[in-house]
Formats: sequence, C-alpha cells, structure tokens
Amino acid sequence: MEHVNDFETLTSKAELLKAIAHPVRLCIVRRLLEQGECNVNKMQDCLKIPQSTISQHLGKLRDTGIIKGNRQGVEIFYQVVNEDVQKVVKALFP
Amino acid sequence: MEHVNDFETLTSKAELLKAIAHPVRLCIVRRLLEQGECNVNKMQDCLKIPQSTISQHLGKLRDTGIIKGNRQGVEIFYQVVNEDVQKVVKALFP
DNA sequence: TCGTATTATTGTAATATAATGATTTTATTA
DNA sequence: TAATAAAATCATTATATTACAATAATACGA
Repeated sequence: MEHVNDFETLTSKAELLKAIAHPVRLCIVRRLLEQGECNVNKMQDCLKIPQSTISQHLGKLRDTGIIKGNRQGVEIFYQVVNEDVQKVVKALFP
Repeated sequence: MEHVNDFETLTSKAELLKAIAHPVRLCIVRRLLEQGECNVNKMQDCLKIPQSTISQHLGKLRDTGIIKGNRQGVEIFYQVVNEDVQKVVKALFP
C-alpha cells in the first residue's frame, strides 16, 4: 500500500504549511492555540503592524480553513479549527 | 515568562515551514524520513519532473538546514537532519 | 439616522518563488 | 585523458506573496 502518488494529499498539506509559514501568521495561530479566542484588535496590540496587514493575514488563514471567526457584536473572535495545523504548531512549540 | 516578541524564533520556524510548504519538497522530505536515505535519481523516478527542478528543491532544503547530502562516489545520498521538520512531518503523516 | 469602532477589501508596488532548458561541476571508468 | 553519469548552477520567464495606505462594509449606541 504505497502512497507514492497521492499528490493531492501532498498539495493540500503543503498548502496548510504555506499558510502558517509566515512569522505573523504563525504568531497568530500560536497565540490562538495557546490563549484561546482572540479578536483582531488584541492581535494588533501584540503584533504592532497595520490593521489591514493583520486582516489580510487573517483572511489567508480563513481562506485555507485554518481559523474561523465568530462575530460578537462589533468584533470578531477567531479560533483555530484545523487539526493538522494544531498538531504542527504543537510540534514546533511544545 | 511571555514569548510575546520572540520574533526571531517565529521567523526561523516560519522559514522551516516555508521550506517544506511545497508538494515536491514535502514529498522529498517525507520519503527521506520514511525510507531513509535516497539519491536524486531515485527521487526523479518517483517525482517525474526535470532533474534541475528537483535539484533546486534539494538546494532549498539544503540551504535551510533540513537535509544533508553524503556523497558516495558519483551520487549523493540525502537525509533529513532537522528535528523540527521531522516532528512536523510526522504530525502531518502519522 | 449619525457617528464611531471594528474588521474587510482594494489598488499598487516591491519582492520572492517556481519551473525548466542549457550549461557546468564533480567523480568514475574505459 | 576522453567519455559518461550524477548532480548543481545559471538565465529566463511566469506567477505568487507581501506590505500598506485608502476605502468600504458591518454592527452598535447616542
């Protein structure tokens, strides 16, 4: 039972990795995993980069299915919903 | 003891992730981990892409310190030498 | 409904990645 | 030393990422 050519699996896992292969996004995901939900404002406090930049990174994580946002009034709380990513980040930051 | 600003750690781990965040490189690393050392020719058999393309991917993995090559005569056998990557790939392909 | 706070989207420019053919390097053997 | 095999590097083009200011959408409260 070889997996020589499950190129689709490789591609989708690589896509996951690519999505978290950026310092800011890795920071976001790590923080979400370690401290639970978080809204964009708090991330901005921690990351010191423009709001639009953070929002774009969140968008990428959202598009890849790594995080999910729950709107609570005017703010949106994000959480990590992808198990592979959870495992990877835990492997990297034990 | 907060790790709010270990941006260097984040950057270096993100770099590792980026290096394996490509289907071909992920395939190479996974194969090396599961089947031990391997030379470029065999990878080419398995991957069906031009030699120079594989070599460039190997180069990237080499430059990032993820793999190391041992020359044995005219061929070079590669192996994974980075622990984080080992952990990550094992987390992704249990 | 007007103003405000929070987040997303758009437009754009700079930079980085990726693929591949052609060429070069390295080591072996006839 | 010439031919060959294996692997790396180069040059080029196409595509993708990144950052950020400016603008828009969304939800709430006065």
